[in-house]
Amino acid sequence: MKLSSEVTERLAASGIRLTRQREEVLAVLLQKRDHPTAVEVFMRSKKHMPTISLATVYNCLEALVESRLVKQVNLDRAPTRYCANLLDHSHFFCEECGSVHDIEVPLQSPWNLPAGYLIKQAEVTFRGKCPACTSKNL
Amino acid sequence: MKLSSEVTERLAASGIRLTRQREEVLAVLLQKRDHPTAVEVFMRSKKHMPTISLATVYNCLEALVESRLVKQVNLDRAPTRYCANLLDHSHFFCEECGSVHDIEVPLQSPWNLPAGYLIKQAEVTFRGKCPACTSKNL
DNA sequence: AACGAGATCAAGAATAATTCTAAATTAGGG
DNA sequence: CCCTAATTTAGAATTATTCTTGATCTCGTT
Repeated sequence: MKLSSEVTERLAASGIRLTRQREEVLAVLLQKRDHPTAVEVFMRSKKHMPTISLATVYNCLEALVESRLVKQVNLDRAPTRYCANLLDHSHFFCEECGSVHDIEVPLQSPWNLPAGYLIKQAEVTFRGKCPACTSKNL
Repeated sequence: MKLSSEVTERLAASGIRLTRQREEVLAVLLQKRDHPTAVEVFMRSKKHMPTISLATVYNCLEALVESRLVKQVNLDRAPTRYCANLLDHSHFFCEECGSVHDIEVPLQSPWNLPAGYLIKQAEVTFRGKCPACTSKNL
């Protein structure tokens, strides 16, 4: 797998080794951008690396999240989903088909919070009907 | 407890009975607006109603959420927190002290999503340092 | 006030995502 | 090539939440 400079940079920055397993997990996330859960990543990884364990997938995902190569997407109490989109973006959850889409809208940047709040991160999640389901007119 | 018309209205709208347990759970949430978890609600409820069970607290919370009197606040994988603020608002999570504050900023309403997305709900969560922790200069 | 049907409650068992543990394996620096 | 620390693995453990079952309550009807 060819690694983008972004990837190697972020790995170096967090002092994390790129092991075969982590590479595999990252490749799975880059290959199909459908926000899979840990178990789904596990199943896909096993196809190329049959010996990988679920615990390792969790470990790798944690390492990748820590090195900012992967983002966690939490929707309610559902299993955490993972996302390898490095661009700043928000998520849209379709209540019809259950899919999660990245939305790359530049959000209003100066959030107008009361004085004293130091924002380190803002997260926006939408919920509704995705274009595919809207056109199906379910 | 005196019930606001808002409360009775929403209960009627969802066809839900206001039982003693639900009233107690709602009272707990209204009393201290610190976004307690189900277990915290359970412990506080037990003070006035020692026979209430955790399962019932979960049931009541679910019923109240369904009738739109209470909101769930999910932050990462942490236990769900509950919030009786009926006004439209977002949440601020302080990474320093772990508290969750309601932020009643009017958010930009016309989110500029790509065509075809039907938004039913938008959720904004901030993460950072709250005023108390900022002034402590930790 | 008594009755019956359906909703709700309580206690504990069950579930499921995730984390932990301990032993085996691997990888990079000297 | 060896040593040490990091990583992996498999399975056990954890924990928030849900489910199950039987008991209790509520409300409309008589």
